[in-house]
Amino acid sequence: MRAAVLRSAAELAPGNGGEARQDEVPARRAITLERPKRAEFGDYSTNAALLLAPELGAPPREVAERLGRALSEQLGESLERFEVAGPGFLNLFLSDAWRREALAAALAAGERFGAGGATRPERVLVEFVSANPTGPMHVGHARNAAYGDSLSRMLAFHGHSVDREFYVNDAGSQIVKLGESIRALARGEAVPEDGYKGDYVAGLAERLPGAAEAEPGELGRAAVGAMLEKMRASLEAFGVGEYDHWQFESALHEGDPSPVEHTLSVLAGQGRTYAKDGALWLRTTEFGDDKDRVLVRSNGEHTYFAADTAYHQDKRERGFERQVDVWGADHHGYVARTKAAYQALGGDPDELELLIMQLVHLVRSGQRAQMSKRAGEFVSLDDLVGEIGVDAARWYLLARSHDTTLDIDLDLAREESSENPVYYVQYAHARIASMLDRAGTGRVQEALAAVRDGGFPEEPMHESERALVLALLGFPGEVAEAVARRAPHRIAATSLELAQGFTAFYRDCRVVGSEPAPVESFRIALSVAAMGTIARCLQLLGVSAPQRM
RNA sequence: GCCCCCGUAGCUCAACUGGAUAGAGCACCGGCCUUCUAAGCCGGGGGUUGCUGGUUCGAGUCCAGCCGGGGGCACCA
Repeated sequence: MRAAVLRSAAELAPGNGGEARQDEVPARRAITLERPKRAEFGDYSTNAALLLAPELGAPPREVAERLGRALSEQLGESLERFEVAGPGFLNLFLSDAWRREALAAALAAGERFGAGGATRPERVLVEFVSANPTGPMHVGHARNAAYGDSLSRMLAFHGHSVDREFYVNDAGSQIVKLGESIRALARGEAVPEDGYKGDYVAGLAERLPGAAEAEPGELGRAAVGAMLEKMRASLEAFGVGEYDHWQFESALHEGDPSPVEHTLSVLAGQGRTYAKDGALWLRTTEFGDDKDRVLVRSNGEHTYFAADTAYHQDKRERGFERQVDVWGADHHGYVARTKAAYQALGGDPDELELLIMQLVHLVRSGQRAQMSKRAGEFVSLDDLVGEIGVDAARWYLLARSHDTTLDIDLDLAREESSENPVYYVQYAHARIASMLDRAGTGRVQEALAAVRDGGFPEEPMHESERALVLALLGFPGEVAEAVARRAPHRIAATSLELAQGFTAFYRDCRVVGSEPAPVESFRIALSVAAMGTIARCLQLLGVSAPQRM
């Protein structure tokens, strides 16, 4: 449909000689074909005439009229009528026959409906969670995990090749500090002032053999191993079980030359480093950073920033065309320097996406739960899942845009779970499954075959039926939009819309038992498409799609 | 002081990157179960999109300046 609109638009304003009219390119791209919110504005609506009017030197409404006539010719009986509305919108009203054929095409795509829309598939690496192994994961990590996992699923569904990684910060003084804290507890002494507190530290002190005598660095590394096992288990329980690679920071310092040393020589080769005050600096200011950054400290040690830069270089050299890092809110100060470093390495900054997740607040009895890692009073990912379950947790964490701070009302999410949108969507899915069970596998197969072969009913469609078909047809576009914006919350919104669309259809239209047979067949096929698409949305979010509830 | 995010219904948030009468859920009020799942449906009230200017056919969206909330500004990781 979009192609048809663009074709007609091109006929009206045929190029006008290419480069001579550079301004027409953005105008062309801004032409939209939308599903209007209000049914009276048609099945589809386009602003093409408003954008073409200046180019043609004619009033927008007149251009819309001409565009509508061109489309009528092109689409024939598929287009029932068109209307010019408002300042020059063109509203298109399609025939039931067109809608039925479009649904048949969607069903023919099967599992692939909405998939593979990427115009240029890329090798993408998504790095997410990467929680410091010096403590348990909290709800912020839960948001990061749900988001990174869902985004990975969406990118893959869209046609990209996706690898998922977890970066483990297992080097540096924090690990020694963790070891010191554990040893102190094992000896029955107080934890150092700036050490790690919290029950898990005591747990480690009990669990790790010889903790009272061990060397802090050694003990810290052993603790990291234990923490990672816990994280792996927590993430798996949260539905994130498929990291392709766990990258250890320590490994970036090993070998000859180590990846860090290799990266330093790449930067030096590009002429981006210099020595000052006994340290080695990177000229990040050349790429928009506030100040230059230290790579090698005056005591000879590499900074965290040096390792991080080496990690990004390593990913480049492994052949990833795009890197997506999902970071916590506290990391936004590192965006400028990291992008600068990436450019200093010779990379295109657009290939490196640094996505900042805003904070999560948990609300209980109208009060915000405190989350202080130092004091050891925080709600862990495990606690969250234990309280409200994986499905509700993932839904609430994903239903909002990642760049807005988020409140989760635990009382609502748990105690009044029947009011949760996530259950509403799951319920719609279970309802369809149950209904199709009632129809019987044989009848469903027969219905799908009938629709596939174009055996459509003569009867006009019900309004709710039309709305559901259009909502389903919008799914591939919603996926493309959600992927382009890195916005899983749009998939959540889509799933809710589909569930509502189905529920309205189900209310207004008898499915099993409706007559004549072609009507029943079409409605069964429509239900199959609705169930499959809702299930797909939930799968992209990592939320289960139950057969019965 | 500088940088980033946010400010939309009583609450939590959307709004297809500039489109038509700003929408959902929760909360509140009223109605609906011998018929494919009531974890549901129908109806209702509720808004100066923080403020002031600007850009244009059109601004919640873009620009400038304020006000307010959150986060961050190490030769820590």
